[in-house]
Amino acid sequence: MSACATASADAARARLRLWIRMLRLTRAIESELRENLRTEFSATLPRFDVMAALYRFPRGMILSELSRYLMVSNGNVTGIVNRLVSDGLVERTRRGGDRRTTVVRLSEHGTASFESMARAHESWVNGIFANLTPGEAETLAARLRQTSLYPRVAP
Amino acid sequence: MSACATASADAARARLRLWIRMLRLTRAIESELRENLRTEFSATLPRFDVMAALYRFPRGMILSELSRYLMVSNGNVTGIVNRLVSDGLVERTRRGGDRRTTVVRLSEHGTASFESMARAHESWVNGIFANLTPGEAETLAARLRQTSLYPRVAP
DNA sequence: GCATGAAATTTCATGCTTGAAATAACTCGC
DNA sequence: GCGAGTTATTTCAAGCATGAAATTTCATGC
Repeated sequence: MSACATASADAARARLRLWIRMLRLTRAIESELRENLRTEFSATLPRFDVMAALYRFPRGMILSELSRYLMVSNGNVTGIVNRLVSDGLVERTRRGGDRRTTVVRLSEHGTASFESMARAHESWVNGIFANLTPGEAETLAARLRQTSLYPRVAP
Repeated sequence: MSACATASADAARARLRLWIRMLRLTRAIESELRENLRTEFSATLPRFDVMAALYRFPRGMILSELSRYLMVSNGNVTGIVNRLVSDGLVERTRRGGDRRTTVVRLSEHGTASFESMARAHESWVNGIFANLTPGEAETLAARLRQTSLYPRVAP
């Protein structure tokens, strides 16, 4: 075993440790946020995610844009949107030239509901990361963005 | 709106941005790893996670330790373990004084199978984070650990 | 001894998630 | 026109995930 091979094995292990920490922390935070959404808004994380995407694109998105943006499967989005529609939070409109596509957007009620959740959500996250200064948070975020798999959204 | 309130609103937004980046990156990496596990080993991420935990504790774990460690619900662990047992990768032993508990551990076959997956898994992660030096990876990991919700495992 | 409560696990209903197959609509070459 | 391939969406089976309820076993006080 050469010194070089050992060093690269150590490097691999350091990167694996980073990944495991990141995964565990992400899961812990997701659990906390899911719990908060459930108890305070009777909502779920997937529903919140869909609504957040639609809030960001107020002119509406077609389902495949939504699924690409959220990095989940098409069939998954269909189900979540169906439930949001039957709760009156999201509207489907099948207009436009291409009759394959469905445009979905937040209803008025859905917009108000999301804004209320988003305020709470921001303050939960702010509390969770309270021991990072804004500068540290930005540095960290910049580092994460350098990772090869970081998802770039098509504009 | 005072300058102070504006600054703290900016701080909250920086922390929120960090969280969103971290979540998106984690999901992208999870997708990649899930896909690799599926195509190369016909395995899933939850199964890999359970096997990794059992590999780390070769003397076995009871189900509630496993669910605490993986941060998933009890009923969830029951299902995943059941499937692993019926595939011969995990063994249940209902020995010991306390007849409420079930001890689960990797079978010989499960151990070999996990070791093979773990080697591949480490090299995938190593590739994903290739543009971070080991030092940068360690610094990042240390920062993540400072976050309030980072899960500390009971020894 | 025995009641009362706590702990470990399972079961259940519901919802999320995937990948694959099926359907329908569009595009493009010819 | 029209056939071949592509794209958008839905449907489906299987597995994952949760929280709550039910079951069994243990521990403790009395």
